[in-house]
Amino acid sequence: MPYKKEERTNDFFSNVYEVTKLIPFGRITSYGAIARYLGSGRSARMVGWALNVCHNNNDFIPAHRVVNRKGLLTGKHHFGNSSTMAQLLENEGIIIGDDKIINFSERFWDPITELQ
DNA sequence: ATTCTGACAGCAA
DNA sequence: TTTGCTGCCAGAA
Repeated sequence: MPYKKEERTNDFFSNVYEVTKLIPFGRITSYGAIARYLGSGRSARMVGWALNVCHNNNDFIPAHRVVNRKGLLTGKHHFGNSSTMAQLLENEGIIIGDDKIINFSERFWDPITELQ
């Protein structure tokens, strides 16, 4: 049963938002981890795109808890002020240094192993 | 219709 | 180690 492109993307986007909303306070994950959890391991860029347009969603999306695999705050520029993202993360006990999460590995939250 | 870009990730040199 | 290319796929121009 073929389905419309719009429905497919809405599903994907919704899944991204769902997973993102499940990230616990004080924890973080990566775009690739979410992409793998959703079944398209090589579509990390789509996760980024979904978060880029997450303002279409009515719910609050803790997008600041999603960074790239190195723990780099590559999306900080999309949070109004360029220091907003780091600020939010620091409020959750995450240590930022030079646009990078210092305690990345100990705060990393992988939906694949955490949500099973 | 075609081209370019992107909040990524993996691999080759 | 760092840089650059490629796959991914949805929007914008």
